[in-house]
Amino acid sequence: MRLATWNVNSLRVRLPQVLDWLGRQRPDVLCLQETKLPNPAFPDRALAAAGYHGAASGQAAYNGVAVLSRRPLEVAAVELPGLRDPQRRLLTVRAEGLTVVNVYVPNGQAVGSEKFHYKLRWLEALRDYLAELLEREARLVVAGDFNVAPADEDVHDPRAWAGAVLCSEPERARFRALLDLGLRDLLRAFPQPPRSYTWWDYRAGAFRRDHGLRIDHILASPAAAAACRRAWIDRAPRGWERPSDHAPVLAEFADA
DNA sequence: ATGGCTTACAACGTAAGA
Repeated sequence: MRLATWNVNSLRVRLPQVLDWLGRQRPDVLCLQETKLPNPAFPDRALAAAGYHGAASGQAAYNGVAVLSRRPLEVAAVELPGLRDPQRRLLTVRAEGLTVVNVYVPNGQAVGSEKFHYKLRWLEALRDYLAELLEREARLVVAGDFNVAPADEDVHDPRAWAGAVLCSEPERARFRALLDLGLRDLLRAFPQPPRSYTWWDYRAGAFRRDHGLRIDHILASPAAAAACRRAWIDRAPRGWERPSDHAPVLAEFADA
């Protein structure tokens, strides 16, 4: 069973690439972030033609998450419980014997800003939600764009980024609080090459210079992590024409 | 050099992303 996550930065613009990539990697489950589409505009037909069911928690212009699955999926939550939040950033589904929480964590804009405090509150509410889910869901996966580079090795230039949004200690502490629930960071559980990044700025030739950050993650409960066989980043789509600024992250699991 | 690029909106510039 192959599961993946990809921030596509507009599913409308990226649909041809998503369809191409689905054909190449054949994931069983794909979590998408930043679809930027209201649910009525979700491309059900094109995805069905490619062999995928879809579930979406969308909104126009910003945010929006969706999960694609080769087999039918059951929606468990379309927003983060415990937070009155009009932004569509979380979608929990049951698919392939897993409970999959797809997240698009707020960016935070700048340390100390109102959006930064919203990000910290969001991560705290996520922790509480996952703590509750873990009490009853043995095979749990949390995948998505966390907008946190957990450690300096996840940053191309740690000195330049020290203390900045995506890398600051308050954000890293809240990411660690997710791991402290017993979740494992699968790209850490399986050795990766150096410079294993998932995001490169569109500007200043960042991808060509490999100026990246690892901010997209797949976390797994102990039982799900035990079933994981490998995890990796597919940076190829970042080099395609008109790419998303994020690369997909994948994990393979033994069947339940 | 505090920028560089890309997207959505319905404006032909502004907001936001990371």
